[in-house]
Amino acid sequence: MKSYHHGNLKQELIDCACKLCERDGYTKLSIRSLAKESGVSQTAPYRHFETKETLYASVATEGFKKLSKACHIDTDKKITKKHLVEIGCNYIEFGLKNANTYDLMFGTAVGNFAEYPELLESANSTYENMRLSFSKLASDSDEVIAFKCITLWSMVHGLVGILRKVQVVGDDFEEGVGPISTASIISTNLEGYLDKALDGLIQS
Amino acid sequence: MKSYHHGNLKQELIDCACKLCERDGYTKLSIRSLAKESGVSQTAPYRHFETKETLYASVATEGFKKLSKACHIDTDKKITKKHLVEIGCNYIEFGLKNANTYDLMFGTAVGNFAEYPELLESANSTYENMRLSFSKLASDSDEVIAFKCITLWSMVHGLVGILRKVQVVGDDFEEGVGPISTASIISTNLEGYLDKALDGLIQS
DNA sequence: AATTTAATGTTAGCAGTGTAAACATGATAG
DNA sequence: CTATCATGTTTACACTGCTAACATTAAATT
Repeated sequence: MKSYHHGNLKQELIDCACKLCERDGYTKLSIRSLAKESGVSQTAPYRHFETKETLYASVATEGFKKLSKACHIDTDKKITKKHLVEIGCNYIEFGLKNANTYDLMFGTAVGNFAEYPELLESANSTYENMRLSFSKLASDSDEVIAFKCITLWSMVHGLVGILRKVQVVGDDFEEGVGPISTASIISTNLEGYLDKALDGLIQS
Repeated sequence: MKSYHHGNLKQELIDCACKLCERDGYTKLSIRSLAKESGVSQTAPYRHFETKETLYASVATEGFKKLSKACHIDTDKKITKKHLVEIGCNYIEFGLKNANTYDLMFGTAVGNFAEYPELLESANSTYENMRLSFSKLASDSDEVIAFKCITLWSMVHGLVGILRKVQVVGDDFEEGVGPISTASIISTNLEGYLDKALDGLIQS
């Protein structure tokens, strides 16, 4: 006999949402289908998520937690350029392998992170990880470190976006020389690419 | 007396969609509201756009045409680093000032550009502009030029994304040193920022 | 010029969505 | 033991994308 109260609905909804979001993209995610999936009435999720955006925020939060972990360098020793290349690679890999979740994290589906404390914190922690790594690389001022962080983040974030776009088109086309095959070369040798790209950033 | 046939519906719908998309974001754009705006029945747009994605593609195409124009350097003479900085600045400015349209151009609302020839062409022409500029900067091979293009594109694309995210949060928070104020510094001196960032790229 | 055809518009309707309001159930605090 | 409150349900509304069947008129063909 099924009990009236589910007991663990909120977490189940989040888990399910994360899965469906990554599988089909957040656009295809509906509160109603989510409720059905959990064997609960259409409006039950509203007891746990004020609006759909709140649900999105939860999924994005999970995403940032994963991303943060993927970009964490676990050492107290000095950090080298090689470590930063690794961070960049891991970041890009995350963005490409979790593309749909990544959209939710960096798109406009969640308008203002400040309205969702957990989301803001998980996003900030991703930044904080990067900041810490840069601070262990050289004895720069806070301003310079923030500057380098934003630059690296922009680089890898931009690369995720461009590589994805080009790859989608590349599924239909294939040229010899051009953006598509160039992107392909870059994505199969991310490490080498980032190693080179980081040269300018580190000694500035 | 109003005539049964509109006469110029398709273009009017596109124009209207561009306007509404930039004002409210493409998420808020509905075929029905668009039809109402043009004083035509709910399903009339379907005579001109197979699906909503087709409409999106049209709006994105207009966006790329504008972006392409904004990033075009009109000279046959040799191109200097300063020109490239200008391209980068114009690109970023476009991305920030036309944020909602930019989402449509680079998000996943239009899945595969190859299904929309005009869109593909306008996007390619943006790339081609950049390619031409790099080819007039130095006598590099096609591969190296493509490589530099993708790198510059990633940089500016990434910066648009990061600056936007940080700025939204920045509307609610304001710290002293940190990502938010750093982003603010970058966005108020884009030219200086890009000038520095391009150093590594040009002499490689 | 008359007639066929194709393009473009309308009406009606389906299935799906987010969300609010009123009500039901049952775990927990007094 | 009872009152309260978190959590679940039912019902309903306004909106969405889209399809099918039909209406009108511009353009092409004879």
